[in-house]
Amino acid sequence: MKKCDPKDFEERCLELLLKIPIGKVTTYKEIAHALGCRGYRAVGQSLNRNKKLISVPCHRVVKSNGEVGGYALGKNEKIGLLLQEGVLVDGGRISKWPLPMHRFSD
DNA sequence: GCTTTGACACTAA
DNA sequence: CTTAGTGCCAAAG
Repeated sequence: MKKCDPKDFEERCLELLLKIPIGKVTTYKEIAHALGCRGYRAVGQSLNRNKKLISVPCHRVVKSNGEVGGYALGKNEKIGLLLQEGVLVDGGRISKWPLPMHRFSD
């Protein structure tokens, strides 16, 4: 089982996020899976380090259980952005279920 | 090169 | 529903 290249890892995460259409969200698990590894945490770590908030829609990444998860600027800000994207969020939780999770088919 | 940290995931009770 | 415990990967110290 080939491990993901450290250099590519961060770039992979950002690139995948760019693929997420507005109004949809993805989970750290899906991203990690798309990268071919289970480093759910490493994904968030890369985003937190990059935090290219405008260059990359990091706010579209949520937890697998439906919580919005965290955000470098604050979860409240993350929720606000999701609402602007059209994703209904309530009490730090995605109002809709199942999540409008975007699949990285390609 | 090992230890700690972190925007997580999953199972059991 | 909540709490506790374990596993996961990469970056930073």
